[in-house]
Amino acid sequence: MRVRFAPAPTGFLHLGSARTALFNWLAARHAGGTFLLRVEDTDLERSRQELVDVIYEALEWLGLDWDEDPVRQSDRIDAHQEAVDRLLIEGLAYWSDPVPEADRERVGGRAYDPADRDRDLGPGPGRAVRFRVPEEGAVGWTDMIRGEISFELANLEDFVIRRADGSPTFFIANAVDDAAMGVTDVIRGEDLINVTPKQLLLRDAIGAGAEPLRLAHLPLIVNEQRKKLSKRRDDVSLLDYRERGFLPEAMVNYLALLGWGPPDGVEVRTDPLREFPPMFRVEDVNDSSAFFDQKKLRFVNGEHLRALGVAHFAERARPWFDREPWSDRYHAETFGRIAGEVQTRVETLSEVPGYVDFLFLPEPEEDPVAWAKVMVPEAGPWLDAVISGCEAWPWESAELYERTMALAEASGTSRKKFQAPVRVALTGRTVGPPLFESMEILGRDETLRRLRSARGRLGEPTPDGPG
RNA sequence: GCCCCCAUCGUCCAGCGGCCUAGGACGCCUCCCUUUCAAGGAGGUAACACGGGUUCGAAUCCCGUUGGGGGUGCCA
Repeated sequence: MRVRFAPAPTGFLHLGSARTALFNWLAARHAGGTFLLRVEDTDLERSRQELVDVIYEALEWLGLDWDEDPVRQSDRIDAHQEAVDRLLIEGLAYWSDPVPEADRERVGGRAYDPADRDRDLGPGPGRAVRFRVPEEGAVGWTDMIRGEISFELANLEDFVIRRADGSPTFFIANAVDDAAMGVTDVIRGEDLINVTPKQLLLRDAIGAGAEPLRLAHLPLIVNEQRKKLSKRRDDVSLLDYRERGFLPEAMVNYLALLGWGPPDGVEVRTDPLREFPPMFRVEDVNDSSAFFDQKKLRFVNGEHLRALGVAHFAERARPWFDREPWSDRYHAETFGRIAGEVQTRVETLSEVPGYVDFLFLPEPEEDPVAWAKVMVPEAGPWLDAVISGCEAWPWESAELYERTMALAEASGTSRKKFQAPVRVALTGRTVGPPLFESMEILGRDETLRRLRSARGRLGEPTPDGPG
């Protein structure tokens, strides 16, 4: 069994393409088959190396390895031309002139004149080669996902296989290359269903139809409006997700859940690339479109993040610190002390620095809303109590916890309210990693400095007793 | 317009004629845990588009309607 992933180099790998690549890869690995790569760079614009490299980079990031040297369609033009010539000689294709917009009514609204079929024209300026579609009958196939699909030939126009500029089109290139590469199973997006009759016809015409091709058309991935993901309004570039802090294993895991699900119902897998192949069958793929749900993706990513060992998590988060303006202050050992606590609180790696920046910054980045909310007048005495406590307490998180909570009890307020001003004074925010671990890491001196600073800005200490 | 595909909770996946008073997951809500926020635990909310058949029996099969999507290029 040989499958192929055949993207056009557009400068980014589309999420839908990534899913197609994944399903082809899964099918191949399941069957012990061969996963091939063909770069469809027929257009010269698209054959720029850097555009092609993006595809390799994206596949490598996901961990989808291919088996033979990638085929560059641009290297195969001679074979495509030869096929077109042969079809011309055999009378299965013919030269055709374009019909100007104004005259289209005369030819049934088409862009070409069907009468050209019998004119026996030769090459000429502006003249393209069209495939002679039989007038009667139907082309169909049994789709591995959708079952019987069939098209009346009467509805199919004679399509171009060589443009006026001499270049072969996608239809012929595809048919010729699939045959040459020995492709046995084609797994691609549903948007290609309607070109399938053309490719089947050509496959037959070039004499490659002996072994019937097995076809599977995957449901489209859609946005909240149920439309095909568009480059313009949706986040469709796979590699952008890497930049946003998603793990490749989470992307693979989530993408596999779009149109398919593991038969045992366990959706999140620590190692989807190893666990899915044995259970993946194209026949089981769903046939209706799937919404790309960022929320669920985030959940899946969070699960993968939490499944990482703490050290590994810290390592993976490292690049995100490098992007911070204060990256030179980052200290791996310091982060390592709190990484485990951060790990359960983030869903993407990009959120990590924001959780612990106060440990590295000379001054915590203060959230004015948080300050206004917790620095109420009663907070003065609370801070005073914590400050004097901190001057003497043993500097260890469990101790700090016990003693601060004892002060909270004594204050008559809730623990929650009591800790809030302390947290804001130290971290600048109302939410963050556990407070006492943070204090321990910050150290006695820095903790006191920040508490005093906040206390100073809160206002004068209030004298004891009712005023 | 024409061609093709699709139709189960808001979303993703189960269900392939009786096991369905329709199951799981995300989300959302409630509670527990709790130094914040998470994580974790326990609950809850919520769906077979509609109409005809077929059948003893239909979410499951057939037909139609409606709705959605894709394609209609000398792009791929």
